[in-house]
Amino acid sequence: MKSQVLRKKRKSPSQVTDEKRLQEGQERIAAAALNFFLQNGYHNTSVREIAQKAGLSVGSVFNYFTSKEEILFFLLSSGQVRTEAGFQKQRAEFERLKQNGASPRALFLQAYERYAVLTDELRRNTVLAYQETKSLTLAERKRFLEGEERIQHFFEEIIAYGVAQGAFPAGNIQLKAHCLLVLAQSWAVRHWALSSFTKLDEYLKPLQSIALGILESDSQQTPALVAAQDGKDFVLSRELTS
Amino acid sequence: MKSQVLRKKRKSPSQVTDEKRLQEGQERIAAAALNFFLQNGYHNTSVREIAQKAGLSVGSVFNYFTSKEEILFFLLSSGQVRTEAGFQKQRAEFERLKQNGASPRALFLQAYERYAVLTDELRRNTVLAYQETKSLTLAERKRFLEGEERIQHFFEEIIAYGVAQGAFPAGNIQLKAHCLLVLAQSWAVRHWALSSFTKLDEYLKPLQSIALGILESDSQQTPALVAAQDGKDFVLSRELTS
DNA sequence: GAGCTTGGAATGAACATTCACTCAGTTTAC
DNA sequence: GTAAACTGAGTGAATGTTCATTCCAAGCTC
Repeated sequence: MKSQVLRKKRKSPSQVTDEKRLQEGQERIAAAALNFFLQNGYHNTSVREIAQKAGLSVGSVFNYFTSKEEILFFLLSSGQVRTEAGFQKQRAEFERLKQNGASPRALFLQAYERYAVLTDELRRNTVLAYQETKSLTLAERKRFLEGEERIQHFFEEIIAYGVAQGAFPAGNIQLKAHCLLVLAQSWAVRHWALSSFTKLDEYLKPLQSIALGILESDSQQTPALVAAQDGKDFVLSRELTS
Repeated sequence: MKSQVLRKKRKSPSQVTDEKRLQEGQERIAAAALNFFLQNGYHNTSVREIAQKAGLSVGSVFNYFTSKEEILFFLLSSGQVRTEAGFQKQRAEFERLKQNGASPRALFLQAYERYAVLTDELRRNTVLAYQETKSLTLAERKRFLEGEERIQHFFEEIIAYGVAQGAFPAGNIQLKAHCLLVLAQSWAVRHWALSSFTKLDEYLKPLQSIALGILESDSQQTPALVAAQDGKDFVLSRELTS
């Protein structure tokens, strides 16, 4: 195992000083890397391949990034940054919408749609995140997961607002936000299982119905009760599972 | 990048002939490997580490598996095999339950609970599957995904039965099965985001309410309609996403 | 039961390969 | 002219896999 902890970082993170050039170079390299990372995985992709695809020499790559891992982090966090930026815009808009009398439902639907569209655009980054988060340094992984939590928290806020307004029943908000996120992300992560959906729209529309169902479900209600209402209840024995 | 297609397999897959010994050895090695794979990732785990943890020499590992990758496949497919075996038992039981007058709802709840319990037991394998499926050979990856499809298909059957019985509204069955699977698996995959849940039970109970909500949602209904019903509809503009 | 045989299993040094990263020298742009 | 940027052969460490060798328990002979 390579030591992930003691790996030394170069003092100057890059030899390229021009800020604009640096940024453009990083984006070009990262874009080239993303293809390989998704196709062959992070560890089966060599810096040589990335450099060649980006039209640079190996050495130059290390003028833009201090390590291969930094390319991975760049990809993961840039997707996150874009998502969060979208949410900031959304948040600002919310005040206006609320004053126009928009319902919590409508607020939520709009935010959820925006999130789904973003996840679709960043589909490749999302997949990469699921697969390669563990390839990050401990510190970077922590930083990344904190970002994910902020995103989840944004949805928790929306739900909480709806609950406060009496639009949704009270219930475990963390759970609901989690489910909503997972379902949106699964469009990217488990795309292979959705063979009958070709465009995001086809997935998003029914998903929004489902999402509203989740928001309106009363998760306080135990499933035992739910089963009983059915009129033909029987014991859901945990012991079934031998 | 290693050629995944032309990789030659040894003629004799193992030098260990005794069937029972072979199996026990494979399980011991795989168990040791699972820890490392989850902690450091497949590619950051060396066969040397695995061997040491399993109390064997490097060479011996290759008496039980023909390659490192075979260890990974063993782990992934053994989880799948266990899940499918559970379903076979379930399937057999269904006939009996149906004749006892069990409702589609009840049938579903039981199957979903069993699946959730299995996913919990195999939590580590599930996480590994999300992260390292791509590290498999093309042929093995295909084989694995086919197994996943079979599992999804099992849920599709249950839903279809419920629709036929008039218990659930018609709708995209593939989508619903997908959502149900994803939500159950997310207990394993996104466990870090569910800080307020410590035991599966706490997660499973509200999840079953949500699951029923999904089954009963009419995904034919467009979200535009849903929003309109709200009385305070406004345009859900796709152009929001700059 | 002592000595010999046998072959399955374990061993770990050796091998060939790969890879991230470096750096001394070259090119480019102004 | 000079500083910024680029180059790519070179380096050393690590890896998956092999295989000649050793180990050892069970069977066989007398």
